[in-house]
Amino acid sequence: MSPQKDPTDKALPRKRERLTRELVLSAALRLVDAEGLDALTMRRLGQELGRDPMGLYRYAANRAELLDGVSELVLDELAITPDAPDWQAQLRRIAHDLRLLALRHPNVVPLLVTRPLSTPLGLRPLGTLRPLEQILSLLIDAGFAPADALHVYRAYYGYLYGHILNELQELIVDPDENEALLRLGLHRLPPKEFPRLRALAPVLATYDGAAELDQGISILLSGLSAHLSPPGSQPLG
Amino acid sequence: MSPQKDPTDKALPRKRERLTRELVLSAALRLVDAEGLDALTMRRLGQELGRDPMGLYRYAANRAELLDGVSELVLDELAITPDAPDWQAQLRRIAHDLRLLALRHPNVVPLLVTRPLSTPLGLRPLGTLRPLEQILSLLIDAGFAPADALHVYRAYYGYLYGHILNELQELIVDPDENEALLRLGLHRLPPKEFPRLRALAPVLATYDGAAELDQGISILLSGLSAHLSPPGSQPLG
DNA sequence: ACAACTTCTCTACAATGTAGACTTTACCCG
DNA sequence: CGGGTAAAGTCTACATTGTAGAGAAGTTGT
Repeated sequence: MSPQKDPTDKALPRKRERLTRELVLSAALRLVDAEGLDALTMRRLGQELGRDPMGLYRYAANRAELLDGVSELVLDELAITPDAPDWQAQLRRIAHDLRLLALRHPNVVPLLVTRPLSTPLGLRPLGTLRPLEQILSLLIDAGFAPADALHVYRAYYGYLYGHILNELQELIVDPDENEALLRLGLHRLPPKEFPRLRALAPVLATYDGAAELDQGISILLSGLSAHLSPPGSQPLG
Repeated sequence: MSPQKDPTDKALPRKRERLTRELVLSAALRLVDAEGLDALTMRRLGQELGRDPMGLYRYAANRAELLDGVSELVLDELAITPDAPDWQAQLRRIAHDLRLLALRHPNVVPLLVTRPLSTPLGLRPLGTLRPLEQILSLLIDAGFAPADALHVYRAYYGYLYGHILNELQELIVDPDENEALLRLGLHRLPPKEFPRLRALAPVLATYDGAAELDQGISILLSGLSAHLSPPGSQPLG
């Protein structure tokens, strides 16, 4: 068990490259992606990095901050660039991007949704506020009055998060099963109490999340630009 | 410290009334409402009920099931009765009811949102599926084809949950402060990076959640009945 | 080469969920 | 009644968690 420290070890820093916040956080993210949130303990993460767990406190003051860091890291994957023709197209693209992001990191979604509930807006990690700022900017640049931009943002982001949660919640229990009721575990529900839900099993089992999102966004955007000020005209409150 | 057991104790079951699942769960809910989710530990709950913590396992197999129970209990407060004139009015009322419910139990909202993510649809506590079933029923009765009812439900509930999360996230840090930037803790944000957000501080500080929700619901509902089959006509997929 | 500082490691502790054995209570049937 | 069966409640014990605090090892500037 004794690692027999050789003085020439220093010359070849094989496993002993210096730790950085990014290294720690991305290891944490990898762990969460692979084994879920509960697997992310200080000890386990330390082990994953071949370091003493206590060392991690140099890069995140406590576990909560570690979780915030993971949220931030994930949201950094979301690129909000003013590239599309109009604001509607941009919001639509961002929506799909965020959806894919969520599907790529489903175990992180609870964090994205939950952490802000216990952290007042101004005290959140900057990385998690950046999308908000950028979308506001996008809308204002497109001609919305700032207050209207905020309204649009709220409706848009609200729906978007809601959709993502919905989609992740409609999980397939046993994909190998070919009976829809069984695939979803719905067979357990008392038929008298849940006739509609049970009858919809086949529809539930073939959920096209992207299409559903797209349609919802369409409805919302057209509704919004009707009720609020479209990019050219003047605001309305 | 010895409670001097008197044989006539049975006659006056002062503190020793029998525990029930409802008693346990409502004590748990009270605790969560008052002190947050973290305060809900087995030991603490036992203490609150004047019982040994271990006894609680008779009413909830483990902590996760306890949390599910609390979710269920809260959702039971939501009454979905076919009382309003049309489906749109009903959905609107339910939305406001759920919003108020969330404001009454803000600490439970993370549960409502998070627990279903780790429990496949069919295995959830029945109480949490009942709203889904009832809304489906409401829509189908109103003339929607079942598959369309599901689409409407998804868009509606998605937006609704998103709005609630949004609203709870826009929290006032220090209500006594009269400078909007300070009240929201936004003064911490680097002005160069977050000009829009900072400029919107006054608007953020005066958030009328009910109005915003109502408007969003209007947009969504009118959009939905245009894109899908309105109550009379035939479905469209 | 020494000193100041950062980074890493070890040991230790309080709090948590929960298993398992035991004791007490409630209820039922002869 | 009275004793026996099951339910409800309690106690003790343990593994796992986050993290404080002291110290060792390594790095850097002079």
